[in-house]
Amino acid sequence: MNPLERSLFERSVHEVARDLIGCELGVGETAGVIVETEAYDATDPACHAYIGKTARNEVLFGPPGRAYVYLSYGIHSLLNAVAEPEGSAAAVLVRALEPTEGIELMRARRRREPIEDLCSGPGKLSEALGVGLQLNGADLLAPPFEISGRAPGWNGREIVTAPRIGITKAAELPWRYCASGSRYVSRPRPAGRQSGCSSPSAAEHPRI
DNA sequence: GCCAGGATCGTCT
DNA sequence: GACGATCCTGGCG
Repeated sequence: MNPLERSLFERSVHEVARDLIGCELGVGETAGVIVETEAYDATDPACHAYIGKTARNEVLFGPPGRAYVYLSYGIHSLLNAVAEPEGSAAAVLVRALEPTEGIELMRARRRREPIEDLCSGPGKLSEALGVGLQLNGADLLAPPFEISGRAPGWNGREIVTAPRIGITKAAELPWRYCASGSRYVSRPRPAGRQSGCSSPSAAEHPRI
């Protein structure tokens, strides 16, 4: 698998979010295949950049291909990939990975055994990969990060869209992208109605 | 299995 | 001083 090029991140945040599904993301000794992302851009009330540039979100306005890491609920670090050309604020939230390397290290960091519990949520995968605020603004195309392109088996795999979850503003926008049928996508908040990454077509064509 | 509630702290008003 | 792009635990059926 070839390393991704920076130009990939200069495109529309939605294309980037979709194309990152199936790519392998490594941080140090650990790595996993991205199976779930969400797109945020500056026109979006749920995006940190919506209110304009601040000290906290300035990375979003910078060059593409960098990591935007911030603390959520005072506890969890969330990892985003900055997209679109410099000056345009947009980012892709990495929501879930399928662990591939360094699984024992992930288990130790997460203090949890089941492999589905290691990276099945934005806060979880940051902990499992050892991503913290110290990596805010770091280049995703340089160590300790490593991003490689989609494995051959992933090109035919179906990608479905779904409403975003865990947010209160503009949650209805279908800007979440999931690998159909993955056991590793994050668990949606049970809002009482249908949820998750399934879709009629996904059910008819189960892959993996 | 489902749901409610608490933890915890940086950022903005 | 309030809120949040979350996660985990415990109580209940």
